[in-house]
Amino acid sequence: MKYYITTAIDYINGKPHIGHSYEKVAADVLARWHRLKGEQVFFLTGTDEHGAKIAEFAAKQDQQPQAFADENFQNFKLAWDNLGLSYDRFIRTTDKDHLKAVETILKKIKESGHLYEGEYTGMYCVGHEAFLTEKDLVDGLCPEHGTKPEIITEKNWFFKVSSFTAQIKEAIVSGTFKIWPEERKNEILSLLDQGFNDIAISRPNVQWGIPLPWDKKQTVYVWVDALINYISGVGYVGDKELFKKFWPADWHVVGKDIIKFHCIIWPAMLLAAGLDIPKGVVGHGYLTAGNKKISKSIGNVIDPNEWVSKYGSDAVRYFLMREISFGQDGDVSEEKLQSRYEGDLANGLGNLVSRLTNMIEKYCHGEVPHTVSPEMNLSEIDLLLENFKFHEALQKIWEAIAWSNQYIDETKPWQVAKDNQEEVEAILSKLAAEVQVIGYFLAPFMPDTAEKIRLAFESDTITKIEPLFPRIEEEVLPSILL
RNA sequence: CGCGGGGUAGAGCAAUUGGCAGCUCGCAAGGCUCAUAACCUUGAGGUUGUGGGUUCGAGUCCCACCCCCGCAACCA
Repeated sequence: MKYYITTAIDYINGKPHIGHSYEKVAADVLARWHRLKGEQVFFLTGTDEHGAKIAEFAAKQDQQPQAFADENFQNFKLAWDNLGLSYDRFIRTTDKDHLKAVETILKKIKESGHLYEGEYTGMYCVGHEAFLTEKDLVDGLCPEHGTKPEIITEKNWFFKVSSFTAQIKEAIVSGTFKIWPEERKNEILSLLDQGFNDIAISRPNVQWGIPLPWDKKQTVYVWVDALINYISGVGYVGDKELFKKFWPADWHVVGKDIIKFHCIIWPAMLLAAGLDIPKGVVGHGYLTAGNKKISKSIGNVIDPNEWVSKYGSDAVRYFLMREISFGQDGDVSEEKLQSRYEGDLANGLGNLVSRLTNMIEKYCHGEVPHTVSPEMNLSEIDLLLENFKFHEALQKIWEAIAWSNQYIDETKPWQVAKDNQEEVEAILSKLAAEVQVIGYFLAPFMPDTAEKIRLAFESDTITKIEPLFPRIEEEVLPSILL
């Protein structure tokens, strides 16, 4: 079995924030879970680096776009490495094989006869260097620049998305193309029913982009450019074997606002090029920070690196996956993270492993039989994860932790140890097995912690372990200062 | 206007296909001493936003209404 999973690629004009991390962690958990099941997994993430906006940002800093990109993509890569993402490739849309992939597939789409030259007439604001719509205007003027937009006609290449909408709808309805959750699926179906306009796939006025192979004066529209990463990342040009093995993608994990691109435009492009469409798109919800939309102007943008350096990557990963029901919007804050850290991690899992390893050392000289005999059902967790119920899977695992703590209190090993060595060994042996199983299931969510647990029980002589989640002494400042 | 999401215990949330309304935190009482002042037990706390309807049975399905959030920008 193969499993190919992707995340959205991030636009590098900003820095990674907790909302980006959320999606990446979810995809990573799935990738790790499938590896654990013995499947061949390819996990792709990366950065989106073309477009007028990037050029604009670069110019502001007196940089060439490429230099700007080289510098800024690092922010994302570093953040993902800090979070322990196990990606198989980090793709940049400025990578050479991606440029080739874009050229190749566009040529194919053109050969298929689904591209045509057209004109787009719109109101162009010079200040914005972009087209505005009626809605954007106030009294016929651009509200930001106070100028009257010019009527400009632009020549573009258009893609006949409409030729494929029936086929896409068919695939969605029949289930060969899955959209999760249901609400998003319904949304896409209703969009398809309303009829989907053809899209302009080239821009004559954008310099920083991939030139159209047959019309070098135009560059490829950034969205089209970006979507293609999903095939260039698995060797669409350059590694036919890899591509054949992993395409089509099993899941594209993206935010709910961009499912339109992934569920309509992207499949249409693939169909035009004669390629298989992805098996599924999952649209996750949005995060708010302190119950407010994450935004720079509000000032509640959370840098994942800060949380990771303070609480550790596993704690942040756990928090994101446990706190929010995937697919829905959810709220995060440092207070909530702290509460999960102390309650679930330090007092729950951490304390359990401490008291258990301590008792084994103290009452059994570190030696108890501890073969793993999983009592927790693999398929139960599997079913939950296949349905993106991360928080429920973790809840299940925490039930096992609660059970272990109860079992300790009921059996009272510290009393039994006084006069019945055989029984205390039996009790602690059972617990050791249970905790190892917990560690096993925890591995996709908290790889470092799972490894620590594994090592602690792997040795012949078990000794009391260092706290897995030590108390964080310093005072926690509110993450949002109003 | 329209589109999407939401309203469930003091707070934060959960409830596969309609089937005894649950979880965590907090609060109250008790227990334990192996453990990171950690752990365990019990308890209090609800007219599931409002009003109708369908049903043996509705948080869940249908209708109407009220309220909150997002849909311009930085931004997933």
